[in-house]
Amino acid sequence: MVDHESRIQKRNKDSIMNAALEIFSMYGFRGATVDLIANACGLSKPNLLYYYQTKEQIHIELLSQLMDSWLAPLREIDENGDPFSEIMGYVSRKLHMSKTLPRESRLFANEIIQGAPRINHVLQNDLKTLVDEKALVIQKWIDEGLIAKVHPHHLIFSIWSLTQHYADFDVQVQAVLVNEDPFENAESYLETLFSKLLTI
Amino acid sequence: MVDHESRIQKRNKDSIMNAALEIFSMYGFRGATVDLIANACGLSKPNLLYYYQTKEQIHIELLSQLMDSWLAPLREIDENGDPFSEIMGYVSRKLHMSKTLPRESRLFANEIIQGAPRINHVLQNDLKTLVDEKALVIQKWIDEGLIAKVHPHHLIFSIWSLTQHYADFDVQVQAVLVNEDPFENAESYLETLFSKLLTI
DNA sequence: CTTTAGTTTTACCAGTTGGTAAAATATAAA
DNA sequence: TTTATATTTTACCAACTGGTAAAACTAAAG
Repeated sequence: MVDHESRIQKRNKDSIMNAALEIFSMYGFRGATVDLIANACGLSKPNLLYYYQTKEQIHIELLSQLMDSWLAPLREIDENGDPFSEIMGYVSRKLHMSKTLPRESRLFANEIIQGAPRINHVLQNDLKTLVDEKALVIQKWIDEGLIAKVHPHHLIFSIWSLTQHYADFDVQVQAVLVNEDPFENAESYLETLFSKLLTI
Repeated sequence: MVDHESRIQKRNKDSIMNAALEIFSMYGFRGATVDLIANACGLSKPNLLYYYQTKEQIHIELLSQLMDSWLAPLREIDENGDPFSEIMGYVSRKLHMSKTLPRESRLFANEIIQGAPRINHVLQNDLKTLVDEKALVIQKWIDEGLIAKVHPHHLIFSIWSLTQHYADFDVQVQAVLVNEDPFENAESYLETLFSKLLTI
């Protein structure tokens, strides 16, 4: 009971993180309340605070638990692979994450739109390092004449914005595409877009 | 004094709307407080509530005041103009709005990410109608062989996401591009992207 | 200058917020 | 079964929340 979590602890912590994801992704940090999270996972507020001492701690814990898996698709880009399939694979993985993990996408979107007060340092260190590294790989591919000349950083931004849009702005997309599955046509639209963009 | 606002009324209402934009765009509806808005415009809370009766009224008023100007760039697309310059003009106008009106962009982003509870009907009526109308124009251009075959709705979504990204996710973009003006390269990047996408 | 209407402040309220203390209960080890 | 530990509940608190009432002040019309 000293160096590992009990079954109860694991179950409750997982349940709290799931509820926190639900609430924080819907309302942002300031708009979320501990009571809302507690209700969402069926615990009393003091019981929840027995596992995580403050609202901010829950939020930080949640963000850092998700950060790695959020950046994983970018990490997977292999400089020794085929440039086209590497980039298209990244687009495809990001789009798939928007489809299967929309709450996570909105959690990060809320945090960043609201100024990222709790993950600014992660953006400036881990994220910047990773992006700069992959931008160099893209630049190398350009220099080798394997893909068209595009601004590497903006290429990455455009992949983020285009794929995450379907999760973050889901309500708007759904309002316009009433009886259509957005992701069905998004996949082929983005394939065309990046294919044309990167072809020399 | 009956059918027009006094100078004091106009000054205070404008000042409140400006402060409300500042606060709501930073924290979303639930995260914003009347006190924060009141402090931001140097009025006492009861004084502010003398001009707008509730927090929700301020928010709704703000959103509806901005909605028209927010959709204006799309409205300007002229079906009788040159398809390329019409679409590139739209991209350019949207990007310019992200640069000059980032708070407005984040206000809408916050509202939509959080489920658009207060403007869902606008999305489903005004926005959908306008988008469908312009999608038809784009489809016409495609049918006439003037631009490449792309999914019109997704083309519009991609213009939204790519341009608004620079306002909404500004903190993230700045974290990566530390000493660079994002908009300088964004303009030419997006020009290249849409040019390649739409060329047959 | 006085009256009236418009504006601002002061004092307040009930409900919510993040969080705590301590008692009560459940679990598991000896 | 006893004991120690882990978990949950109850009762609470000070600060903040959206909002109100009414008094005090200001500006403008007659």
